[in-house]
Amino acid sequence: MGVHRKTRNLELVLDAFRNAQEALSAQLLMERLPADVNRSTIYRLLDRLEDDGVVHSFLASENAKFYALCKECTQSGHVHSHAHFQCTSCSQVVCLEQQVAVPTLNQYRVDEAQVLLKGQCATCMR
Amino acid sequence: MGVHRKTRNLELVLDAFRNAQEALSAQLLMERLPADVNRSTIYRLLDRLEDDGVVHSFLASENAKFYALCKECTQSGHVHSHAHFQCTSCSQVVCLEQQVAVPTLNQYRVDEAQVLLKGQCATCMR
DNA sequence: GTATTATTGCAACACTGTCGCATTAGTTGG
DNA sequence: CCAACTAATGCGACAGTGTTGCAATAATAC
Repeated sequence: MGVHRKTRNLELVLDAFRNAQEALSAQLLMERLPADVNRSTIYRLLDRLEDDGVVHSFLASENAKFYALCKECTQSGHVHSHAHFQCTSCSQVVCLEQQVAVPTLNQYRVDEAQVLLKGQCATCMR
Repeated sequence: MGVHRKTRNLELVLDAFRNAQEALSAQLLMERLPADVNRSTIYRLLDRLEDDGVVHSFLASENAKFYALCKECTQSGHVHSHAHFQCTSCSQVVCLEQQVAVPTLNQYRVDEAQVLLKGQCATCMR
């Protein structure tokens, strides 16, 4: 997983992911980490962790990139075709177990499928 | 479809969508429209057209919101569960005919599914 | 043609993410 | 433990995207 020094910021970010039930955006991370962690550092850590296969990313609304720890993924072959769910009320994003069958198409070679389900989570439905 | 005056800008935007085979982002629109069409106007038109059900939007990488004319959609019930394909080489985005079965989940109420397939288009595969 | 008001252009702004560079601080080897 | 190496960081500046208030313009209805 590349070269990684064990720094305070790296530990803080990894802890944030481990403690979170849901996926985190750079913005959410900033809110949850001590205020003195630099914005650039957070972006750089997320990039590096993604390159190293520690987290995977996907887009949710609105224009927000979310990250979550890779569980089923190995370094070589990432399985990113599991679905994600976003609550339209509280905006929370979670990874679902559910795998999505990547369809085949005539005119295109499909490498990856990103599936985002939108609706309401249990908390917001009450 | 709400109140719409037939303005030059509205016509230009609609023409751009009709002439395009693929989906368009605000950025792509800016490139294709005359330079004197204001940025704010484009965003406002896209918002209005989406509210009115003339176009639908979806997220593709990287953090870009794409719009395309609604074909199967009626004003009342939008069918946004068709898939989209984005070429990782040329970034082009197209709407696919293929409908996606919206899965049901235990803990969530799912209203909508956004499916983005990523890979290579015919042109880029050669 | 005139009145009404939707639409537009402009400028300013907030937000997200990136980059260069000097500084700080893990890590390694002795 | 110390010195050297260099990854990681903080900072400031910047680019890109999208929003907003306001005054000017232009499409529509009468």
